Amino acid sequence: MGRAPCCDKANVKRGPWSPEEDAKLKSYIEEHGTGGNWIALPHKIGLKRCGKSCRLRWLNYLRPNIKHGSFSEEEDHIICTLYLSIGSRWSIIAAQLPGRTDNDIKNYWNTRLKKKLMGKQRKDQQSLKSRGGQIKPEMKREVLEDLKAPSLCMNMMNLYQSYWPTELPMMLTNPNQHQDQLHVKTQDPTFEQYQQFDTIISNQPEELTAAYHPQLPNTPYFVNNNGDGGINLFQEFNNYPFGMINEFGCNTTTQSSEQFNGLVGGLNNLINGSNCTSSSAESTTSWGDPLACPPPITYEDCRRGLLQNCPPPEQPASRFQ
DNA sequence: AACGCATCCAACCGCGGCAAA
DNA sequence: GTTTGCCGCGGTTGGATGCGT
Repeated sequence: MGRAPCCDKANVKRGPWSPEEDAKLKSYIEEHGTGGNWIALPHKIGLKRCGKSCRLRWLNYLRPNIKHGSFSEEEDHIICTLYLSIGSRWSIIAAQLPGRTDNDIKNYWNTRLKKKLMGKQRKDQQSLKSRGGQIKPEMKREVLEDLKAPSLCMNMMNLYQSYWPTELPMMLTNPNQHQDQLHVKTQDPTFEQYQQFDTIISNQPEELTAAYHPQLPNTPYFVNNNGDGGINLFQEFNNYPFGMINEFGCNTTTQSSEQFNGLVGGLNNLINGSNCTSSSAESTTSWGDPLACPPPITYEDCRRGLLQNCPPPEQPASRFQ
């Protein structure tokens, strides 16, 4: 049995709101509040609208302090950084941008920001092709500058803390390559590692391989020890040249503090080798911010942060012991 | 001026989570 | 423990507008 509809769709008005409807809704809520029941609200006001429609109209348009108009560079930066960290959790992203709604941010991302970044990716890929698959340091620099690299590092650390409060992650890299990238793959010095990884992954329990997303090739995932899912850290950058992202980490299934340090260290190295020195902040990112070095992140840092911020959670029994 | 295509964004839809019955 | 119904979220749609030819 399906869920009962929230309203009689035949008897509710749909489509754009008139100024009269807006005024009715706004004045009622300002005077009486929502009453905690959106479904009942339109009946009280005498609006022939679905309660959900009223809620959406209020939250996205009528409520006070809504900011309309273009997004600032700073807002762009926050959206991109958070999207990179947590994906399309628009409500969470919106919570970091006072006056912006999740719908606004979602629309802005889908229509502009994503294209901005994807356009950059295409440019980089064309550039790679013309160089016969070699990845130049300046390309790495461009990518990281685009991503506001220091924030990327910090977000990875936060991610790590959020998802795996007491355990080190294993980092996996999908060995299934796009056919059109095969030529790059065979030139990649880590190709052998992928072949080894193929063997390793084929010997893993089903739960582990299930956490490994074949539809998103070339992307590193953290998979926790319980095998209940992984996070694609670079989901918007799947098309970056093979090997570039891979340099950020290692791709074995061995857990070790060296492994995590290797991942973060790789990032730090890339950043530190990209116009970023500890004594100078002369260069700027594409956001126009000074490019400053992030604090070095180590496994020990994460553990320390964890001990301060997170009480040890109850651990379910590992399926991979 | 007219047409077609691209872009923007308000609004809708369906689902999962959650609390109350 | 199960059912019911609301809330909030993310994905998608479609009308309005802009722009190029």
